[in-house]
Amino acid sequence: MRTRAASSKPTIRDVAAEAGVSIATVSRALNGRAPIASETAKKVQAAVQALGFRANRTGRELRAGTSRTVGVLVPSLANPVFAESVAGIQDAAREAGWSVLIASSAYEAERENQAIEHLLSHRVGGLVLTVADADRSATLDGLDREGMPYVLVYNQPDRADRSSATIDNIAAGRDATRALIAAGRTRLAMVAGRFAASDRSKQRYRGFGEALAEAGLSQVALIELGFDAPEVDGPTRRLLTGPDRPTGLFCSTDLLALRVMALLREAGLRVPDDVAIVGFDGIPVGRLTAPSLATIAQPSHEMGRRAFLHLLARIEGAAPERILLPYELRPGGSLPPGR
Amino acid sequence: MRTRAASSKPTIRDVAAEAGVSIATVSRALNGRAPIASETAKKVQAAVQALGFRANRTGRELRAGTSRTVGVLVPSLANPVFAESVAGIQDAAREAGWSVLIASSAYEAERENQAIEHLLSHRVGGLVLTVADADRSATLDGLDREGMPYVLVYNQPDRADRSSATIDNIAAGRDATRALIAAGRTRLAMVAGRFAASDRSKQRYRGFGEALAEAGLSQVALIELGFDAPEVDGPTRRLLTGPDRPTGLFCSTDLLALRVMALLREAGLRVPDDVAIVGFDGIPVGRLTAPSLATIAQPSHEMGRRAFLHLLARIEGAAPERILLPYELRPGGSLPPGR
DNA sequence: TTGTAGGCGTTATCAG
DNA sequence: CTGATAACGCCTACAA
Repeated sequence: MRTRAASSKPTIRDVAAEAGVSIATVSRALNGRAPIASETAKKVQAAVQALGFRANRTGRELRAGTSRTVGVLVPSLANPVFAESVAGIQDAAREAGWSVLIASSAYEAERENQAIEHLLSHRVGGLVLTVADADRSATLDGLDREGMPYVLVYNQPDRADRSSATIDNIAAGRDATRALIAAGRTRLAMVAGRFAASDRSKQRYRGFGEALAEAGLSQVALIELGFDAPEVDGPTRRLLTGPDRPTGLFCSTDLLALRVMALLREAGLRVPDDVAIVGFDGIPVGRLTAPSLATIAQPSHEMGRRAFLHLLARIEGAAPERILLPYELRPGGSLPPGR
Repeated sequence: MRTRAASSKPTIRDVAAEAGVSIATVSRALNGRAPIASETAKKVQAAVQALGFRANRTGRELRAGTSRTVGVLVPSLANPVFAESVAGIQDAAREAGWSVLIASSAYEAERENQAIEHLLSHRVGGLVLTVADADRSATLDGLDREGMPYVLVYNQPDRADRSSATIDNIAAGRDATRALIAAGRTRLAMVAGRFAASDRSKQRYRGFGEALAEAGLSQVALIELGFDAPEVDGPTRRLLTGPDRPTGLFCSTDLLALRVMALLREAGLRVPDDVAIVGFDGIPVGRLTAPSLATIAQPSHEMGRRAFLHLLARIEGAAPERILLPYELRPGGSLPPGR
């Protein structure tokens, strides 16, 4: 029986020696894929216990050529909506015995690429991601070229060959806007972060425009706030609070909606009396503010969960699928009930 | 020159063949640790480009016996404060060329253990974690036994042998409470989630008690709300809103504080007129509510960052360190200025 | 400066 | 049912 340095971890070889069997038997006993005498299995278990053996995934992965690890890329963990989808991915992964390797893009295309490159170097089994623009993304093109399976979350691609788990952003944008119109608001605008960095925003804007059109309203204003900077520049501020200000706002995310509510409050405007607001995402804090935030509630956790499960299917060879989950217009004090 | 299936990824061997050198040379050229003729280096680079080669970390890790991957364990990603620290860890890890493997415990000791076990099976280089109780944790005992380096975040252990990056929770709890007292509030209570699941809460409670004592106030009420359930039971509700209700509340987290504010509002009480509130964490949304939330602002991102950097040091053999970062009592509308 | 070769821990194949 | 052995991709003595 080989002796080992105390510092180094026991390997399958040590277990074999301890149990008095071959390493092949240990491997089989551990993975339970092959027939094993229950007597032998018991000996192996005992040896595992005695040595505190823990299988080294690295060895397994090298052998297998792939890992039961999913790479996850989100724009930012600071936005609770993304953190929530990661939690969903994580829960599903844990149940399936998979691990989660995480990276974030900070909404930048270059970081997006670097992060993916990094995740791929780990030979992840697949990826779950949220990218800037799902239909034209060099990153995704690269993945397609390599045959690396992935599923998008939040992104809602037009292309049928790109798997996704999301809600219908256009319809949701339309519903949010209709709700504002139903509440009697006619001077409407949409507020987005950085339009260029979010295909979702564009889709929501399209729904916004459609709802305006069907109501015969022509004005389709778009106000960009940017993601990080809490400061809003003068012109933008005037757009929101000046004499021609909108009486209803559809915000592309809840975080933006909360920022806008704070900004309006500072300017002495009242929500919803002066300005009605509908957000998008359904982050939990939206229920706690005063007034509470009316919003399009996405099932973020479930989206992450479903994305992971579909990823497993893709890895097994299933065809791409665009999973559309139900959303809900969650009422809130920021949007008074229809007249 | 060997041919390869198109589906399988190029290895160092393919690069060697393409460049007309040995695999050892390729390895050296890639890692730049050994002297290489610039001519050779160029050939290797060209081959790498031509083949789209990406080094397989699994092979490297197996060989090295360790991975440049940090395991991260947090109670939940749903609380922005933890998500923020993860973002900090991640940023630092990315800069150092490390990867981040993530898991969460859902505030449950058993899950905590399973998650760690899982992370260890990846042969992570070290861990950054937030546990229920840093001074008595079977999980941490196990890590100590194995000599696996780790650094705690948010936890503030008494034991000097456990590395951490945190703020001084006792002092912060004291400062928050002093601020309530300075605002003229004398009937005070502290609100926590699940006390048992958070050593931080206990430390903050201690600071709360100390501030009361030094002001000659005797009542040291503690109100537990639980983490998830948005519903609050009748007795607890009466404690907060009944005739003997506190006029000042110190909440153990901002999320709790926001829940309490909503609850008080429902009950027809005004913040801060009827009840002043100070939270803890400094999550960004706290600035956006009406009234805004006075709180102890922790440098969560920086804490994650520092924790990771200290972990690297620990891995290199540095001694454990309890890093104490500065916090700030951030004023807000929920706490009127002192009389 | 470069090449050869062995082995990291695991699983799968092929014999017994 | 079990054992011996050959990879998986990479790095690093040791030789040249």
